[in-house]
Amino acid sequence: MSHRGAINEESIQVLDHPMGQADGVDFEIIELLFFAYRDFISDPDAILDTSGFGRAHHRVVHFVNREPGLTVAALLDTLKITKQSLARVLKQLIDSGYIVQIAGPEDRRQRRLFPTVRGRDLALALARPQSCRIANAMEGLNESGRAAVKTFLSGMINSANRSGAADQSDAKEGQDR
Amino acid sequence: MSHRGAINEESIQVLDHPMGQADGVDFEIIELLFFAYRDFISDPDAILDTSGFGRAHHRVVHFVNREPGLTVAALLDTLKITKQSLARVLKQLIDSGYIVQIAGPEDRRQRRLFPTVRGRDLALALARPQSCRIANAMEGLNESGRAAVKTFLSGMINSANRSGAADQSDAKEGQDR
DNA sequence: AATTTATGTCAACATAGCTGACATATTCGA
DNA sequence: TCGAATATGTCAGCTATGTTGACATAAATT
Repeated sequence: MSHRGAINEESIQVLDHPMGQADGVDFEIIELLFFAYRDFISDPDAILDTSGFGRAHHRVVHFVNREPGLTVAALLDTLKITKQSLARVLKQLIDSGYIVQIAGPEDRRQRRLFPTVRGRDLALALARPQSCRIANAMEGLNESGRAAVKTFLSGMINSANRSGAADQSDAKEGQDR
Repeated sequence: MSHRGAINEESIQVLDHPMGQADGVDFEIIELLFFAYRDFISDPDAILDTSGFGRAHHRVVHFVNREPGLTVAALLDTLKITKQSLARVLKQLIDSGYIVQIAGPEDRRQRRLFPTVRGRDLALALARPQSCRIANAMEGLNESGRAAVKTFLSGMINSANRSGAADQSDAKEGQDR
């Protein structure tokens, strides 16, 4: 099967050289991100296996604890999932006493979400191992290195997201999604 | 509803203050990672929607292209999924002409996986927008900043993984997983 | 009063994980 | 040489989490 570039079997062109930097793509960071996130998420996953919840519950508990009183609409916007997807896990979290809903004081159509003590405890328990992993990974870095990491991660995020400022791109559409 | 710490409704303790740094956890980076990865993965997702494949196919095509000739076992180890999960997507990729299997030259039980030109093209098309996003996020950083990002991401990965060195922890067990 | 908004809910479906069980071909060790 | 171990494939069924579409209700808005 020859020297380099291609083998031939049943008239299909088969490549035997690795895709790499020569292709003008930064595969190193792509893979680092893949593995880093996979392992980063595995910490809380292990805890969740015990409690009968999943990643979807994790996200909900996290953001409700980070911003008590947020509305269902705000949560949907943060998670970028449909209300039907959210409904399933949210219902379980409410039924199990991790989160409560309280009608909005101004707009009583809203269901503002608050964590219970139980919900707070869960959110913290899930966050702790992740925080440790991060602290560990930051260990060798000085202040400017740590700042670089934050700058990088922030730069990876679609600017339309994060930090308030609802984008008005779909003010109509009844945003059922 | 009071000053600070807790509301009370139906005798459940409800918290209305945000979970934050006071809890001794680095929520900032936790969330940056969440959003960064979500958006990072959305680029190839958009392309995949067109082609009828999903994230699972993406990963397989990626690693086969990065290491042509890898065995099914090696791929399973990288992806950390079961062979049954892999089988589904791998079969589709083979049937569609993106990947071919060739019996191992030494050990003929092995099915070594190689990309076709078509598979290479797909892998590159998927990697390109991610690489651009990364380049963009790295834009403002100097060399030491970029190095810090790599150090950080590497530090996030379980040392047991990556870079050869099979861990011998489960040499028995028939590793069906 | 009519419409819009915020939310909930039912039903059906897709993707991508999982477990368990079993089949086949090949290699390896006694 | 034969039996065990290995590499892989495959069938069947389950779970988690996403999707669409349709419709219901209460409250706010015009």
